[in-house]
Amino acid sequence: MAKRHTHTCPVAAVLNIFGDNWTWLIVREAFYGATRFSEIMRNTGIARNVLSERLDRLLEEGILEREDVGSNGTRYAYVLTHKGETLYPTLLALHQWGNEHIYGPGNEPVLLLEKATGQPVPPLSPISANGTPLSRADILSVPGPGASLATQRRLAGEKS
Amino acid sequence: MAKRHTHTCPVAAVLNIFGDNWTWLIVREAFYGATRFSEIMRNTGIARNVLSERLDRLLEEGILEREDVGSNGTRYAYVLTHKGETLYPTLLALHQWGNEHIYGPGNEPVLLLEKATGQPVPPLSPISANGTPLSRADILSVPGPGASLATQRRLAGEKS
DNA sequence: CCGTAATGGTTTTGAAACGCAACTAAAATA
DNA sequence: TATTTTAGTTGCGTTTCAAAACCATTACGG
Repeated sequence: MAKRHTHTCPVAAVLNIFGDNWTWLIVREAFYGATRFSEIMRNTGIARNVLSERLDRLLEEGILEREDVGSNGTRYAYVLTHKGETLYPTLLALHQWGNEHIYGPGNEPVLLLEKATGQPVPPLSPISANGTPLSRADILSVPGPGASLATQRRLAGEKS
Repeated sequence: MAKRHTHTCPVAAVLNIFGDNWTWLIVREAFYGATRFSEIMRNTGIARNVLSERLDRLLEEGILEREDVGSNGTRYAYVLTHKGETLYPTLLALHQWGNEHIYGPGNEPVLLLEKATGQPVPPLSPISANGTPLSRADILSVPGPGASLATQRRLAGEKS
């Protein structure tokens, strides 16, 4: 999977890693606690060669790391790094959106509950620094320190 | 892009729509206010035929809708539906993760600021129904009403 | 030690998707 | 009526994907 997006955009950058059918599922497996090559294979249905390549990429990106737990055969455990763990809110957002807008209330395959109370986890929503909820209209996208000229022009509202 | 994932999993279901290099970028464009075919093409670099197919899919999924705004030539405007707008937190999560973990502080191409205060939008984080922050360890994935047998066995901790 | 099984890959090969360029269609404008 | 603009479709060569077969390393049983 060659890097395709060259624009300086954080979303495009994420897609250079996660812009395929499988990588999110591998990360989901990692969060579910699956650590072994064959375990991930069984749970996702991904082909061996594709899984091999994706794991390599996730290792390179520092999202997973590999530990040798050799017992029978060559055995490795793939576990989330800190960087990998920070994907949790993003995965949660995908999960919640799928539950709500693909399956719909009453048909969710997997529910997310608070361990303490058993209540459903409320939908992720941006919150202001002072604690109030933010809507889309309250948030502004502005060029950051790493913005390319194209990005700067883009966000200034120019159409080409 | 044929549907690939058949497991009853909300993440897999989302990937059936968004599991490619482009669809998220098209949605990003919609949130940035781009509505026209050629506008999206310019801003993303996607090929015409691929864009055409993705737009059709997003229309089918009810994420975008097409309005005829005919002025010169055949002109359409692609705009987010309500369902499409609900993708905002997910897109935000991707954006924030990319800023933080790919570019890093001080190199963000696009910052997200609160319009009212100019302060950066804090990282998305799950919040309990009673307002307290939830960590990954506080959240449980359990089979929902739409869970398949495989999903039920899976979440019960069995490894095959 | 030697055969066998289990794990974790690589290689090979046909199918699908992508990316580019050329072509078409429809409507407003000149 | 000819031209321009927009929004596609078609054709074709290249890349990527998916499935299956094949290899390599380690442990264990005898």
